[in-house]
Amino acid sequence: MRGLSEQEQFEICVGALLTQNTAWTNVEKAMVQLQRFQMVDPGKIARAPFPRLARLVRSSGYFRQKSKRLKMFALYLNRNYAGKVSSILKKPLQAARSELLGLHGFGPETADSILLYAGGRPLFVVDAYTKRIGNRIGLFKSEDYGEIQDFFHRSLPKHPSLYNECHALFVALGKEICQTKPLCRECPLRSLCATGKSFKEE
DNA sequence: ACCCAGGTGGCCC
DNA sequence: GGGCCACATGGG
Repeated sequence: MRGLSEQEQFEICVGALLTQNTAWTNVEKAMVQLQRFQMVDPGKIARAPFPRLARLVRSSGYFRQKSKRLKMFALYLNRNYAGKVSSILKKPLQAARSELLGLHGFGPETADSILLYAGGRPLFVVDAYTKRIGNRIGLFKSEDYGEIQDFFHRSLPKHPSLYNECHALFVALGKEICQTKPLCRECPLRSLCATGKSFKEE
C-alpha cells in the first residue's frame, strides 16, 4: 500500500469527502468531472471559485457542503504543508487522526478512510454496513463508532491490508446481497437484507 | 412516488 | 451526552 503518489493520496481524500452518505456511482461522476479539468490538486481547488467547484461535484449530492469542505481542506494543505497531504499521513497515528478530525467535514469515518487507504495506516473503518451487519449477526451490540472500531482493533491483527479487505467485504455484503433483491422468507440471511428504516424485525 | 446511499455539523434538551 | 435535523443528487 506504499508507493501511492502525492496526487493519488489527495485523490483518495477527495473521494472520501465526496462519498459521505452517498452512493459511489454518484461520486464517480463527480471525480470524472474533477479529473477532466485536472482539478484533483490542492492548489487548483484552493483557487477555484465555489460556484465552479460546486458545479463539478454536483452529482455527488450535498454539493454546497462538499465543495466548501474540499476547498477548506485544500486551503489548509496549501497553507500548512505546501499542498502535501502526505505530510499529515506520515505523522504519528493519533496525531494524524486528531488533526484530520479537527478539520471541517472530517468525521471519524472520513479520517480513518484517508489514513487507511491513502496512508496505509492500521485503522479499521466503521461504516453503516459494518454497524448494521455486525449488530445483526451478533459480532457486537453497539452503534458507537469508537466501540465498534475497538472491537475490530482487538479482534484482528493490525494489518492495513486486512482492515482494507475486511471493510470491502462488509460493503460488498451490504451492497450486493441486500437492497436490490426482494426479501425472501426462506433466505437465512434475510435479516441482512433491506436497510435502515425499511428493515423490520420479525 | 417513494426509499436509500461507504456521514457530518449544528442544534436542542 | 444522546436525539433530531439539514444537507442533495441519482438509481432502483
